[in-house]
Amino acid sequence: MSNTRFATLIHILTLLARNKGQWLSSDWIAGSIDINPVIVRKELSVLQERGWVITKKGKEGGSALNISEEDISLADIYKAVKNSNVLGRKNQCGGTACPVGKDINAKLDRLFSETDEAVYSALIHRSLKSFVEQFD
Amino acid sequence: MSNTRFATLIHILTLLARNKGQWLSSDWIAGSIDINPVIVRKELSVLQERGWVITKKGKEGGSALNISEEDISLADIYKAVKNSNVLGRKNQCGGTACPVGKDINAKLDRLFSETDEAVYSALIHRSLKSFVEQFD
DNA sequence: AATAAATGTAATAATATTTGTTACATTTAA
DNA sequence: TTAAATGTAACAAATATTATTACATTTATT
Repeated sequence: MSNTRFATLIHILTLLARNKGQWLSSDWIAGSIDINPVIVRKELSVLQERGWVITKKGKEGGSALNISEEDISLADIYKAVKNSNVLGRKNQCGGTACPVGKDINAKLDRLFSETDEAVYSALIHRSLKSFVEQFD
Repeated sequence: MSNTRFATLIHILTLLARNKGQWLSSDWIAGSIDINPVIVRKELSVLQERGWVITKKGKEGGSALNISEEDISLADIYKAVKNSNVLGRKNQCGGTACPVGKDINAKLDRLFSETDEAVYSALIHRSLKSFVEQFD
């Protein structure tokens, strides 16, 4: 993960949480994050798929939070955007004659999974609510 | 981290640990990992800087482990190649008028650091030795 | 009905990161 | 002297990430 998707998602969710009862436009959200509105709309569609956000099309449309802040953990947000293991990728060395090269990826699979789990454990008990409260 | 550097480093170190008393060439190591020898030499220089590996130039040269396997933790290896936070990067939204946009990066800095620490904690008590022993 | 303002999304472009390759100077044992 | 190794710079190729353009569609308002 060396992209900005986690930062973008939590930013969007924080804005929605702090502006309940309003429909926030992707343009306005994009202005706060200082990124392109199309990126915001793409991420909003991810949030919609998970049922965290509801969006209204057309004039006076926009997005709003569709779930309580305490019901989204930071682990949930992380999982929504995670596209690699914490320890990175493996080399493709399964075909080598070397006994280490032949077996190492099986060992790394396990190590990588266990490390990812450590991150989930660190984030599962932290809620979007507690993150948003920092801005009061 | 969506690169293969951790996998490459631990592969190199595993080979060196299992072939003590020999000078392994970067070409031979590269064959086991199935990557380019120049990449191996670059990573070996990282390992040398940390004093984990000693290299002999010239004919009959190569690399060997210069430290006990139990004295290198997987956290050490991770830190040697880590180039981003577990949760990724931040957007550059410090200049926006929005109160969330203005302050969120300070909050994310802390969250990102704490998450990275959780990974270190998961890896600090695991040694290269215990990883290498899996291949016996 | 017309208009304005919003989302949805495909297609493409621009950047940045990561990995691979070539080339060659240097080192050292035989 | 030669062969075989490292060290490293420079460049190329491949991927991944982010930004942009364009436009169809939707919907409230007038």
